[in-house]
Amino acid sequence: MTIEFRDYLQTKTGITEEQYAQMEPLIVYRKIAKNTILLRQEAVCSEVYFVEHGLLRSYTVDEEDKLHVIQFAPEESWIGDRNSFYFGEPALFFIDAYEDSEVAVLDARFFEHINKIPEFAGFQSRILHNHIRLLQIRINMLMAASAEARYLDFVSRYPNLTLRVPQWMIASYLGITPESLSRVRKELARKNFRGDVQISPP
Amino acid sequence: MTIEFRDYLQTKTGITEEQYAQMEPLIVYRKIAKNTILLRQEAVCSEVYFVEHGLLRSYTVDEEDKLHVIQFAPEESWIGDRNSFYFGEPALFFIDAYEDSEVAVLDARFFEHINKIPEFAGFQSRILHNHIRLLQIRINMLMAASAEARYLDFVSRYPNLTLRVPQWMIASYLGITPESLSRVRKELARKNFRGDVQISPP
DNA sequence: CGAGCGCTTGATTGAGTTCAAAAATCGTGG
DNA sequence: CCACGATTTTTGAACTCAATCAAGCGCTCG
Repeated sequence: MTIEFRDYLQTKTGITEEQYAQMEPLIVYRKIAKNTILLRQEAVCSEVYFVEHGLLRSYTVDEEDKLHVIQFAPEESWIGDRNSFYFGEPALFFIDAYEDSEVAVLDARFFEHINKIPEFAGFQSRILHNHIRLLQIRINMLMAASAEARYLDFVSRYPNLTLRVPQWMIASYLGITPESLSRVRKELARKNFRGDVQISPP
Repeated sequence: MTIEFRDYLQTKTGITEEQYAQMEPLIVYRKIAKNTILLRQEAVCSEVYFVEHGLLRSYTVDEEDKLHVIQFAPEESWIGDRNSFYFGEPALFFIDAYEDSEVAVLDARFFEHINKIPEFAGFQSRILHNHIRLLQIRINMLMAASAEARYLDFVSRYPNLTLRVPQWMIASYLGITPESLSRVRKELARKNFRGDVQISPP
């Protein structure tokens, strides 16, 4: 379940012990208490996080103070405002911890360092492409899929999250209201769909 | 208006004449006739395009055969399914030419080549980050903004496109119907908003 | 136990869709 | 240059999906 950043690097890049030792000073391992805000909208993002354990999330707050969940980052995933981090622009969203978490904190120095190491050629690129992949899928979903289809996609993509985050937050991620999600689920139950938890008919 | 890929590389990377000459064989300059399809959904994307002149676009077609415009790529922009290109997965969208266009066609060999040149360190990264930036902004818009706000954002972001593509296609990009966009515009006119073209009151 | 939070349900509202048709615009060939 | 057909845009009316507003229920935690 939990994966350490070190092991992650090892399996993804085949880095050696001593190479890791060299970059260790550039990595900060940090425990994040639930509800801690790591990045504020409009601030500049100077760190990117790799989640070893727990759950971070990002969200925007619109003019009407409504919260929209952009991304969930459970264990073994990355989160950060890449745009702000790279271009120094104001962040488009908040990042905070929804569960007590343990993360590896990486800053610009870390990425500069790894870009000089041959084994890491393509590692950054891979992360960025994967990020693009997720964003692209998200856009497709938002544009082309109904509330029900988006929910089904969500549960298949992140089955364990349905148990870890409240329904209103999943609704927010899907771009619908909690009430609507409740009704979508009711309808799915009627149609005999089984998600993670499901009440059997009498 | 038109920018050549060569000049683009020059200004972005400070590449020398001879460095350009070295990579020239890896670049294909190609004229694309209007309506030519460059990538089909579900196919694997093996090329990325830099638009020198003209207008490409990408779009998905959903289960109900509805078309959703994902991206417009006018001169000096990039287009391609990065996910498919990098991971070899089936493409999430079509790419075609909406106007007769001139593009630089770049394949994996090109990117491998430039990654070995010091002046290009960070060039790829910059392109990818910029792509992420656009996707992220798009997601924020789709999640948090009304049809009217999305349209206003569009005209300010791509003022000249409002003259080059039909309204129904902009509507598709915004995720609304042409009828809705027509009404949004009518309402904006009533409120005295001036886009690119606007009829003065009598 | 009671206050607060999350989930559900019902009633109502509303933004945007659908369907249909008219009006405006564009393109092309005579 | 004009005419004609095709495409695009606009308008109207009915409708739909999801949002909003408003209770009510159940659970947990202080």
